[in-house]
Amino acid sequence: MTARASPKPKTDRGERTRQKILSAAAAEIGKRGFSVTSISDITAAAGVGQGTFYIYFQSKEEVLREMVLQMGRDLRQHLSAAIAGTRSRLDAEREGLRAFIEFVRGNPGLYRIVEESQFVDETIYRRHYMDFAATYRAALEAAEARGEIRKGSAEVRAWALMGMAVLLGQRYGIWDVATPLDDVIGPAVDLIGRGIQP
Amino acid sequence: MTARASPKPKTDRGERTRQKILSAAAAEIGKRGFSVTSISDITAAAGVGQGTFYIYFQSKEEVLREMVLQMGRDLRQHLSAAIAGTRSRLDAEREGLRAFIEFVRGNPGLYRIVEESQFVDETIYRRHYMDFAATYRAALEAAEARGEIRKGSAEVRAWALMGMAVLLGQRYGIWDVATPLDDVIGPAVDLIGRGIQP
DNA sequence: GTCAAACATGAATTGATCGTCATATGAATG
DNA sequence: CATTCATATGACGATCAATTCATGTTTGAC
Repeated sequence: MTARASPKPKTDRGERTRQKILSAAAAEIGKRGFSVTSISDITAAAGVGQGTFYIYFQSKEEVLREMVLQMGRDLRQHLSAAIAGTRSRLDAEREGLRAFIEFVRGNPGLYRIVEESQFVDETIYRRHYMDFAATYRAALEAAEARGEIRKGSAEVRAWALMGMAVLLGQRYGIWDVATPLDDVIGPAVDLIGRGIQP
Repeated sequence: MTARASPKPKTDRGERTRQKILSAAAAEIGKRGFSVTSISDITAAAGVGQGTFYIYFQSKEEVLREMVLQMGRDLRQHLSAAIAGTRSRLDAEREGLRAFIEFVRGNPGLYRIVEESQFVDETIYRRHYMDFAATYRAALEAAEARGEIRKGSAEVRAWALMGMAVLLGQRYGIWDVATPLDDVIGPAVDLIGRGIQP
């Protein structure tokens, strides 16, 4: 749709201003939503002039793209750290799910931004999920090769398991932050590990 | 937020006009998205004057609410019909999942509208999911009581299974409509029934 | 300390949508 | 065929957000 991104700042001051705008945008959009947040809301929250926005970004959409990428990196790192010490695929599922819901509880705004990006720039949203799916799929295939899990389509499983995490994240990470996570993780991991059949 | 809904039409002509607007809104919003669709886009597509919109609706948001409710009814009916003849909980899962992805494939616009409603009127979106979760949960509890499935939190399971369906619906109902459904349903139902462990 | 490039500003311009309203038409009643 | 209520219209004024730009300030190299 749009052309190339804006050029990077060339001085420290510029970099700082750019970051102020990005932080303010994340806070405002995360709180109130993308479409209702105006550029002047963002610049006001950042404490800069209206025109300053256009020195660093071409549009609100460009800011959103950057935030989705950022959130992908943050989440990836959070999940990697959580899974690092695990000894089996099921343990990885357990710790990954816990870390994901914790991340959502800790960053409800970021989570919301990613979901809303679907309706602003589907390409970036899709890539976000595709990237996670590819990683997830590779992990499942490796576990299958090690004989840790039964044979089965890693692609379908990856999307199914991501879907579980996403909706549980919505339900227990945003709508209800009172339920102890163990009450959620336990039954969910049991479902992942052994299914519902007797 | 807003007060009461607009009064219902009192004549056949009025009812027909209202429906024309609703259909046009579903088509336009489903295709291009809620926030970028203007009321004049809707009235133009419906073939009525701008002011006519306000005879039947107070705002675009009110139209969206109505569409989400409508889609909930449609989907519920579609799923009920699909599950009707099944003989076990796992069969119900299989046919329910198949019916859901089929519904998404057949009504991508409606599906999109529901997801976008989250960012327009969270109350209606949340109710949509809560209602489905309550039904799902009841079905799982009944199956557990019959001894058809292992014991486990029906609430967590319901949300986990809905999440699976939603993301698989996105992946195989909207982004990729070429993969045969059986290639998806099989692995997914295997996961639901027996999990990933050997 | 001078100078050029980078950065910052916010008022003004531009463009678009919302929602209203005065007016007109359709349909049903007696 | 007259009356009345419901429905329909689309131009218009009010509002609001996006983007530009002429002008001013800061930075850092030399």
